[in-house]
Amino acid sequence: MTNAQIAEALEELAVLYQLDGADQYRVLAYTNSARTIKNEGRSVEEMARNGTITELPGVGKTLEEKILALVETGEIPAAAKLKEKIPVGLLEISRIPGLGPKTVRRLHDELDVTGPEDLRAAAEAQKVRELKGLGPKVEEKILAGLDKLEAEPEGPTRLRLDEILPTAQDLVEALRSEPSCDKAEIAGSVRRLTETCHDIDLIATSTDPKALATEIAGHELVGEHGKPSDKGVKLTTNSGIDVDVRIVEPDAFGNLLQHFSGSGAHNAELRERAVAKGLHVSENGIKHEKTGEVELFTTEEEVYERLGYQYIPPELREDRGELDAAEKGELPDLVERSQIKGDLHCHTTLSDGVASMEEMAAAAEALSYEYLAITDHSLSHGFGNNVEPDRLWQRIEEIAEFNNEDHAIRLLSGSEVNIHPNGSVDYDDDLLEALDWVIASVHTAFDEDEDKMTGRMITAIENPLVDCIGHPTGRLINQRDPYPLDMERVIAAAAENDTLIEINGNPRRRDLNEIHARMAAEAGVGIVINTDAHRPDTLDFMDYGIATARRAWLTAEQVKNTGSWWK
DNA sequence: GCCGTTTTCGGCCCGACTGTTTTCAGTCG
Repeated sequence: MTNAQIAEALEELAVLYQLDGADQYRVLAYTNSARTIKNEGRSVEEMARNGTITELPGVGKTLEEKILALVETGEIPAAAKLKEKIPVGLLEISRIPGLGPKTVRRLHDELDVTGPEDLRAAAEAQKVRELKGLGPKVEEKILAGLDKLEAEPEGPTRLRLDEILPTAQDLVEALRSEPSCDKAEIAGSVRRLTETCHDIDLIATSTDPKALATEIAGHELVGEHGKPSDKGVKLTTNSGIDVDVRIVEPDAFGNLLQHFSGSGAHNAELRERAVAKGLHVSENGIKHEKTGEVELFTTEEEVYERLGYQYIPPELREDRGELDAAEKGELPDLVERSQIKGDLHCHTTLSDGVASMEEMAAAAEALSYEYLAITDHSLSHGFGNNVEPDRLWQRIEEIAEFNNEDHAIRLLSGSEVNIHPNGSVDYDDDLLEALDWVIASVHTAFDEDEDKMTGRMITAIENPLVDCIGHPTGRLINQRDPYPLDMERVIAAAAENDTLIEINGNPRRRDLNEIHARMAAEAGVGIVINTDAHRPDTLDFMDYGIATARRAWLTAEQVKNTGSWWK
């Protein structure tokens, strides 16, 4: 059972307990443990089986028991019992915005609502407004929510960072260009550069807040908007992205940026720790328990310093140990884009790229890289893009000729070779040996079981002619799940064989993900950040690769292509 | 349900907004 599946079961149990009227802190305990498990790289199933799971923060005896039952029998007895009592339809309607557990419970107890159908009938018959504390507005919300539930049964999909970041940048620039705008910044998950985001948070300071809110509401990208006020405005872009613009006092800009950058879990932990020191942290400042005095800060650096921490880069604010490290002054010196000296994965028209080798080289040279590896697909790629051995030998010659000419960049001859189901790779050894750089990737037979897939991958890792594993899990964000892989075994094998692992910077992939990349680097595996560019401009996907690397706590030392070419 | 640099019991992060009410509970981020 994957960590994601275990986390999902615990989240469901949390909702069930909530609907059952359980104490909120008990519910919180389940939600928190679900998040911890999602953030864990090691197999939580294994940890449950070998009795080490209580090492995870927030997982105690009771949760250990429940998770063990889950991985052994496929369900948690407490959840099964609750489901007999609580109609599953109630879980569904509790997803309607504005309908929390308390309200759902009352709808069930007082109107016999068991799911979306009953609820619609009750709302249409105006029965909901008869309940104390509920009125016509709630009925409206319910009907709108039910429509949305029908339209998106899986819930709203979070947008990939690349689908949302350009809009965030356009809008923050628009804010900055307004005369009444003092400062404007992107906050929220976009600022933390998460893989996916559900909305855009912008914060600004202004000499005339209401005028600024009104101006941005009229931006050409904006479709609908709420009522602009001196506190900001809520927008929806023409493309359907929700944007929250908040305008704040300049004196508290640091407190606000910190607060609205999140994550929620990071902030919750930060506040909890502050309380122990008699300080109450919020977007409005840091309040002293005893005196009631409130300290305001114009920068985030000062906020963290006042609370006893090093400055924590937004990418690390996920409650994954960053507060402990920052307290001791031991945060890693995160890798930066400017430190990258070359890209080791790209394609040309030889396989499925759209640009020639020379065009890709020129684009890489414009990025001031020292080297670029040309890694077209291999012999068995399919889609009409197979590169025959003769053609690859010829390409090696072409690259040698290019390097003899006067160029600031050096090209490396390479290939992205297919890993066959038995773990062997394309091309004869003498050809692989003649190449500067060999990436091995899985492009076929994705539906093997975990054991087979892991063995297949390890065989490739053990191949001395393979330098690096490309997009190791094959996942496509929001689109295709990773193939099953025992990442602990894969990482151990890579460490043992000095095989590098790629962070593929294509924003659809970001593979390795941040959890596994951190685990790999901690195990001593060398990481390379590549773009897998199929056209010159996508060499800029390096930014997304760097984002994942930073979220994985990686330093330049752990990223091999921050150095000059080494082979 | 978890946890301990005041605690093995009794706490557990913070404030804004909304819709409903005349002071607040519930929900959300």
